[in-house]
Amino acid sequence: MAKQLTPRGEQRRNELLAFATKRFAANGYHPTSVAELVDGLGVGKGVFYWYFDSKEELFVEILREAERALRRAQWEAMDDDPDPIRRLETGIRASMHWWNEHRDLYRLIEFARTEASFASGVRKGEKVALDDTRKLVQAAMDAGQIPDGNAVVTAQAILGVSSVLARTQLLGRKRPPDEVADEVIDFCRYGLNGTRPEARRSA
Amino acid sequence: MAKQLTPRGEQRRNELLAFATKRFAANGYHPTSVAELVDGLGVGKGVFYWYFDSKEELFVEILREAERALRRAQWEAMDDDPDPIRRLETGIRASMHWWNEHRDLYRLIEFARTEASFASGVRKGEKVALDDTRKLVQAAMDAGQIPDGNAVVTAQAILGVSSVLARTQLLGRKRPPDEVADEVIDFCRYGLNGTRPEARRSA
DNA sequence: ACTCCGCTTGACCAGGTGGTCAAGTACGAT
DNA sequence: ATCGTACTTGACCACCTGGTCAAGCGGAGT
Repeated sequence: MAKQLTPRGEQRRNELLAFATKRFAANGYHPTSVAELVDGLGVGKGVFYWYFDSKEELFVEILREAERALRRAQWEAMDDDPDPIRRLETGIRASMHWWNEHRDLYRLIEFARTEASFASGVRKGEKVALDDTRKLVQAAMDAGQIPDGNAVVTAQAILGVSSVLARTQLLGRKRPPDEVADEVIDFCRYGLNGTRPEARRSA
Repeated sequence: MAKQLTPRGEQRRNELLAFATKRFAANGYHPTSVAELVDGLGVGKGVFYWYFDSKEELFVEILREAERALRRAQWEAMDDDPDPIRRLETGIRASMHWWNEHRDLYRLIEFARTEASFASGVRKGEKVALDDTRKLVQAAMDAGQIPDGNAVVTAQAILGVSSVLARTQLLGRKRPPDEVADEVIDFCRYGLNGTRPEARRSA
C-alpha cells in the first residue's frame, strides 16, 4: 500500500487497525468479515479498501506493528545496562508489561503461526526475538555468569517459559505483570532444583 | 453424533479423520472446505455428513482423540515408576516421541486455542495435562526432592519449555525426540544457573 | 466562488461456503 | 432370491465472502 495520508486519513486507518485487532482477537481472523469491520465502524466498505489492499494485508500490518512495538518496549527498558543477565530479566519484565497492555495481540500472533500464509512472517519476527535473547545468553556464558551450553536452545526455553506464563498467569488468571515476570525469572535461573537462598519477589 | 458403524463405516470415518487432520494442518481449518476433503478422498459430499454433523464437530473430534491418545502414551510410558521426578522426565520423553509422530496435531491444537469456538475444549484438555504435571511436581516437593514453591506455576513452566522446544527443535529443525527431551529436562532441572556435574545426553 | 483530491458511499459481482436430501447402491442376514 | 439398512451420490440451496467501482462529498488552497 503506502499511500500519502492526511491526518484525517491517518486517524481512520488507525481506527480500522484497532477495531480489527479487537474483532480478530475476539472472534478469529477468518470468522471476522470485512463487512463486520466496516459496519462496526459505521463506514462504507470502500473505506476499508482505500486504506488496505486486502483483509490479509491488514492483518499482516497488525502483526508487523505489534512486533515492532514489543521490541521497542524491550529495548527501551533494557536501555544501556551492560550486565547481560540483568538485561535478560529487564527484557522479560518489559515483555510482561507490554503483553499485559496488548492482550489481543498475543492471540493474534499465536493464530498467525498456525496458518501457512502468515507463519513465515511470524517466524521472521520470532527469529529476531530469539536472536536478541540468544546474544544475551551467549554474553552471559562468555562472561562466566552461567555455565556454557547451547545458547539457542536456552534462549528458546526462556522465551517458552515467558510465553506460557504470559498466557496462563498474566492473560488467563489476571496476575500482575511483575509477579509473573518474577516467576519466569526464577524458573529460568534455577529450574526445579533451584535453591533460592534469599527472599526475592519484587513489589 | 454417535452412530452405529459397521467395520466398513468405521474405516471410512477414520479415513475422513486422517485426511482432514492432514489438510487442516497444512492449510488451516477455515481455508479447508468440506468439498476439498471429500474430493480429496474421491467420495460424495453426503459421506461427510453421514459421519459428522458438521465440519466443526469433525474438528472437535480430532482434538479430543489427539488429547486422549497423547495422555495414554504418557501414562503407558510412566507405567508404575514411583519416583515423581523420574515420572516427570519419562512423561516429557514420551510426549516428545508422540509429537514427533503426530506433527500435524501440534498445529491443530495451537490453532484451536486461538478461536473462541474451540478454545474452551482445548483449555479443558490442557487443564488435565497441567493437573497431571502439577501432581508430580507437588509429590516431588513433598518428598523433598525439590524445594517448595508454587506447583501450578512450576508445572506450567515445564509444559511451556516442553511445548516450545517441541515446536522449534523437534518439529522445526528435525532433531531426534530423545535429544530434545534431554534438553527440556536439563533446563527444567537446573535453569540457566544449572551446573551439570556429569556428562548427560542419552543416545 | 471554485477547484481539486483525499476520502466515502453502497449497490454489485463472481465465486465459494457449509449443509440438505431424494435417490440409489452394496452387502450381510435370512 | 429378497429384504433391510448402512452407506453413497451429486445436484441443489440459501447465504455469505472478499473485493470492485462509478458516483458523490467536504474541506483546504487559491
